[in-house]
Amino acid sequence: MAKELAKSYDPRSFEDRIYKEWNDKGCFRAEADPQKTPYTIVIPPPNITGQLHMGHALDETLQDILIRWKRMNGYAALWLPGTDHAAIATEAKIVEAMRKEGVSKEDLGRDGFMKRAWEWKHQYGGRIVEQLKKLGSSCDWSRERFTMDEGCSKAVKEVFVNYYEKGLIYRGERIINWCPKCRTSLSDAEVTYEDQAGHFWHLRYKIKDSDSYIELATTRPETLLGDTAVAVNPKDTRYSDLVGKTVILPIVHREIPVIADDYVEMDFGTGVVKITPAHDPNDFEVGLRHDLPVINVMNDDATIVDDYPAYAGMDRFEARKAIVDDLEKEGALVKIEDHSHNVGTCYRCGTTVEPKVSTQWFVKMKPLAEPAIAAVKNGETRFVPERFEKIYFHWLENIRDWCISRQIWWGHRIPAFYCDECGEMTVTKEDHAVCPVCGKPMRQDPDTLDTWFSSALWPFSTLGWPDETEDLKYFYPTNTLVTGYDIIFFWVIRMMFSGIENMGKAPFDTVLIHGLVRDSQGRKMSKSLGNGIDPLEVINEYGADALRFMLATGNSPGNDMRYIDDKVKAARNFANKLWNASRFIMMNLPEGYEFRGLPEKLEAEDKWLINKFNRLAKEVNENLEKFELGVASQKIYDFIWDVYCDWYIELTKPRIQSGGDTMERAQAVLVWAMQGMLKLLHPFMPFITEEIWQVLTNGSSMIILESYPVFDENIDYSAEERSFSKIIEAVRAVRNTRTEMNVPPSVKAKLFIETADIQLFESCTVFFERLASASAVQVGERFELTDCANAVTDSARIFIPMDELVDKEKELARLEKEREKVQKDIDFLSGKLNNQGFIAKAPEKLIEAERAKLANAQEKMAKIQQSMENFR
RNA sequence: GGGAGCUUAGCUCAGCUGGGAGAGCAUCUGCCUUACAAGCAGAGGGUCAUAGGUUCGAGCCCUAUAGUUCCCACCA
Repeated sequence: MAKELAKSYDPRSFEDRIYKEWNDKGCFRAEADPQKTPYTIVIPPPNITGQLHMGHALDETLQDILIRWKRMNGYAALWLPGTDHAAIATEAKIVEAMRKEGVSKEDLGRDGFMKRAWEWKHQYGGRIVEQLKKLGSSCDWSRERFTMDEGCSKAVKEVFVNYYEKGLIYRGERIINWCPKCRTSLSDAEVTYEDQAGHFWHLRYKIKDSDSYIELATTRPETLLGDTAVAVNPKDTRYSDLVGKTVILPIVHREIPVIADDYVEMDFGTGVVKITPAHDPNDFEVGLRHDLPVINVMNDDATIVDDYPAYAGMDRFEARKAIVDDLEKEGALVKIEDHSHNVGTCYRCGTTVEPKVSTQWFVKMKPLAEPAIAAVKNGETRFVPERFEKIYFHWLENIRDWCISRQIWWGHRIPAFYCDECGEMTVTKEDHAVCPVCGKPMRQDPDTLDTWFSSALWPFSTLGWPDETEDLKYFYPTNTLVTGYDIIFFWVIRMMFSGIENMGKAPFDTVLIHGLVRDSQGRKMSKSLGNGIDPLEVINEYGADALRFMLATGNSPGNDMRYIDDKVKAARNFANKLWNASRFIMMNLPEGYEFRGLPEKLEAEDKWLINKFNRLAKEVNENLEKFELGVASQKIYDFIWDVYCDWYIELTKPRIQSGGDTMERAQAVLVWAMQGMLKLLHPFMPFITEEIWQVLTNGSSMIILESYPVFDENIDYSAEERSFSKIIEAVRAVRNTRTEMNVPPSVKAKLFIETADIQLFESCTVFFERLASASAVQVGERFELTDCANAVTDSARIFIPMDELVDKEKELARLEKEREKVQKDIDFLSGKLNNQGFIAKAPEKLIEAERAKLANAQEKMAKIQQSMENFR
């Protein structure tokens, strides 16, 4: 397989091919292998209706990095993929599509609708999966699941029945959040509150058998139709004589009582509240306490019911206007004030939610929440970053029962059956129930379950539960859950208590939370703003590797980040850099080159590189371990670009050109480091690293299956690294001096290097010729030279004789500037070392280091002063 | 009303358990040096939001303040 790398980096030419190869060869497949340690991530299942957006791209990239890293580390790494049926969201889309065809749900009937919905799923469910593949996601597709597939459905029924039997699920009439557009109930988590400008309508209700009125304020005058009381605070002396009296409800002219309840705040508004138990959660509670009637005034679509002919059929907001008009006519309207208040809206469609009394199914949360809190408190599961634990605790500690029934068809149907004959109800896993009392066939509850009910079971339902499968035993509990902070409430807490309740163990040990990807101005990407960036377009233009690298680099866990095109470009440039570096080393390798390990004999620069690489491997692993993926990728970037490309490759060029043994040894080190870098980078940039790897190894292996570099304790070239750094520093100093003197690289000059490290510098003269424009280099202990520019480091004084080019005044000024800089260092360091407190309390190691620094600075100072003397 | 985050170079952001402030982009100066101009070599640029405190030593820890973003909350 004699392949060659294309002249320029073009990700489109290989990314799809490589993905297919991985997939075809089963590289993503994880087995329950007792020899290995499992590492499991379950994907946050994207909605089947969804398209890949930047949020997914970030989420999947982080997961893929972790999975690939663990896989290379020898774990049985399972990334379990799948999709979510997204009940309300999907049903809304299907209904919308049908509406365009002029078809309604009712036209099709339940069975017909479900058939159509499944067709939709088959048509669009695969789209997002294909998009995930574009990103390089190394999911085990052989285990792909769907929240409504047979297994997940079985798990849902199992859990429902278990909960019901334990008394954790109940059915009852409660006030719930109702979306008039989606025509279904919603859970508390599915309501988002937003501040809206509104009004306070001050109304007066006439007191029966009296000429006086009681004044109150409301933000929702239309609910007056359902008022069944007026409430005041029991301690409020202003109204104490009214309690127990009756007032006449305007417009409706219904007689309702004045009651006393602590819920009413005395110093807010007039201290009087109209009570509408059917349309306000607080009023509902008040109604329960005082045994008030519940009068529902709205239909499912939030139009007024027929009981009020004047407003019947009007939308609630239309009715509001009409009612305010009528109130005014009746003289019941006192005044209108501007008032902004929090309005609950449906998180899917944005419609204002209507509190509504209805019969629904609920999960009793207290007993489930407590162990879920404990699991994080006792460290069984931890959040990264830790601060999200507070959000988690706060939510669980204040949780109310979870309304799980939805009045839609697309979803898991509630496994409860009713006997119309005798009124019996039974909850069962059977598809068709027969009445246990009268033996008649029963009717199944028409409602379906909240989509998050099935997502809550995802970490174990996907592994085969309720069956005791090998997978379940091996891969559960999973390890890392990667998700955005925006769905902690929806999903993370529910998986936590579901896992603990049903499996006895929390579903994961770590919850890695990431932020949102915002637009370049820091705004949330949204359809309505039209500021969304399509990851697929980015991939098409710059490659998946560039997008992934950009998403993984330069941010820290839990923080939002901005999508900036230049950042992707920079990542693409980095890929290009790596591409060209590998092209360079390969074009200098003999045909069919085979790497056979590092040579016995190594040059100073080789040891310098190897030691640096070894430390890099250590740091990358450490940071990945801490979920500091951005730090890890940054370190790899710096190493590849700066250490390997800008220095090491340049350092080897003379050896490559000279041929022979020294060339061969350089080649080996170049290849060794390249392989190591490719492996370290592979989780971040899987495609380019695989492509280069396969060419570099003549197609004999795949990088995805290689083992990840780790710190090698046997390598210790620290001393060599330190000493070779002197050369680098000296080269830099010469370049610097030359640039400051405006000497173009084409003008070569002799160098005289005055140093105590004669051997070291002598063996490195070639580097000064190659990298510092030296025509010849002489190394010695002492030079007496005039008319030279000077380059000074801790370990060397370098003379650059260029008579005609050296302006003595300028050079002296330059040296003076440098002298001042070093003097500052000396002052700072000696100040520190003369500080008794520092000497007494600072760690010994640090004091030693500071002493060494001071010694270096003093040496440098001596050299600068010598050079300055020469000019006087 | 509670809670959290953020404030570091012109811009976008890193900065791990406290030990002389970093990157990318942008700017300026040189370079087509046979891997790469998607590049190379240099340079400039920061009282780390403000005020106190702890410490031998603070971007980092503590307390207040300001600005900003977000989350939660039943004030009609």
